[in-house]
Amino acid sequence: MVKKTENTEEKIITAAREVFLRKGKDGARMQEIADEAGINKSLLHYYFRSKEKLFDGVFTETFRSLINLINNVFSTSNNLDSFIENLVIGYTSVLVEKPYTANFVLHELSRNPQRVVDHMSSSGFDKQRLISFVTAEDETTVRPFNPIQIIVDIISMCVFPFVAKPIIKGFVFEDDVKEYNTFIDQRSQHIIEFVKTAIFIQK
Amino acid sequence: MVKKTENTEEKIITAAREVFLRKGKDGARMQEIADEAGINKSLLHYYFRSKEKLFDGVFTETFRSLINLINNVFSTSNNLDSFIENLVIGYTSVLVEKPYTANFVLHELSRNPQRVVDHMSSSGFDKQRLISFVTAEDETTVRPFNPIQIIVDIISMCVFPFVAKPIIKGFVFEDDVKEYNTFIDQRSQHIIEFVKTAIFIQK
DNA sequence: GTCTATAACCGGATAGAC
DNA sequence: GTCTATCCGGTTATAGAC
Repeated sequence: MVKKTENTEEKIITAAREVFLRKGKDGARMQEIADEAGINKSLLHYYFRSKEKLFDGVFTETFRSLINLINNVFSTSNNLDSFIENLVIGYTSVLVEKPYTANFVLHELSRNPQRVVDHMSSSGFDKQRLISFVTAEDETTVRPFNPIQIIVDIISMCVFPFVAKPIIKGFVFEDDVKEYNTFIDQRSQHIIEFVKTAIFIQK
Repeated sequence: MVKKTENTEEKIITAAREVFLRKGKDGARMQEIADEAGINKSLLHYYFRSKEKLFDGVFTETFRSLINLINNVFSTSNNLDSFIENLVIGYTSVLVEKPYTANFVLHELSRNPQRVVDHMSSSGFDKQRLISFVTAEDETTVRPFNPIQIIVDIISMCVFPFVAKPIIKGFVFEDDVKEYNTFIDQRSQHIIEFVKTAIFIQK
């Protein structure tokens, strides 16, 4: 729900996220952010003391929404089967809606890995719970894969296609938007089927 | 094979790759590249007119080596089974050896997607051949997954863990280097097993 | 080819009027 | 809160001696 008269701070955050994503933290220009927000450059400094702080604000907000997603997946899943579905659909729908998120986080992850790790640690994210979802199941129905490998598999398959979007859209599908959209539409169902086929033992 | 008296141009390329990888194109400083190469800053401009051109040279060279990897995988595989193994092992070993490659390409992919797509298009990379590997197999032994989805799956699982390394190493394994190394050592075998279990029909 | 010195430029940050 | 004008540091790029 977007308010008609979005206030200045919100406009700045929105514009900054856009530009930081497009250009990276170093490549982004305060002037460009100001233009994108339709305001004066010095107003940026009025609301956020420095470029560093502005980036920090945008990053924190974006990252937090990702963590919330995972926490939701936890609370709405009560077995491995539903966990897989919720995790895949949750990730994919966030990335379809806000495609910039993946690049944004990954970019910061390569420039400033510690900051991202610190954010995760302080977010109250429950790592053990995540692992336990993929661990505590019946050995007669689940293949004995390493749970951490499985989690990395799922997240990789969800996130990477959005990072590599230009290659998939531009090179693989030669900018045929319809074909690309079909690919994305089918992506989460494919991953779910793929993962379940691999880890559940068919009788 | 490294020559004892590496010439200046080679020193510059090596140093530039190092710094661009560490800091990104915009974050990199010509001074830092010069220091890393052990030469004077203005020599950079003597050999390469501008920072832009220097980056271009480094990127082209790095990207080409990735394309060569895939082409090698093509020529050493003659069925789906060996293709999967070669692709996974090829990618993983390159990324173990040069872990920054993934970030380097992905960063440029988000900043300048068209350049990356153009590089791929002009590299003579045989897309159809890639797809045909995952298509032309017996329907009684291979499940009917979409071949492009499968290729994206495999590449995602190979590349993403290296991009997300700080999270896996720092957050998941809490900087326990031994555990992390074990994870990476087992990664390619896990992916191969995982993928084969999903797509080959067991009798 | 390689260096020192410096020019030219750019961009983040601030001062101060309104 | 928002603007115009300006400063100042840092970085790319060039001039010119050797």
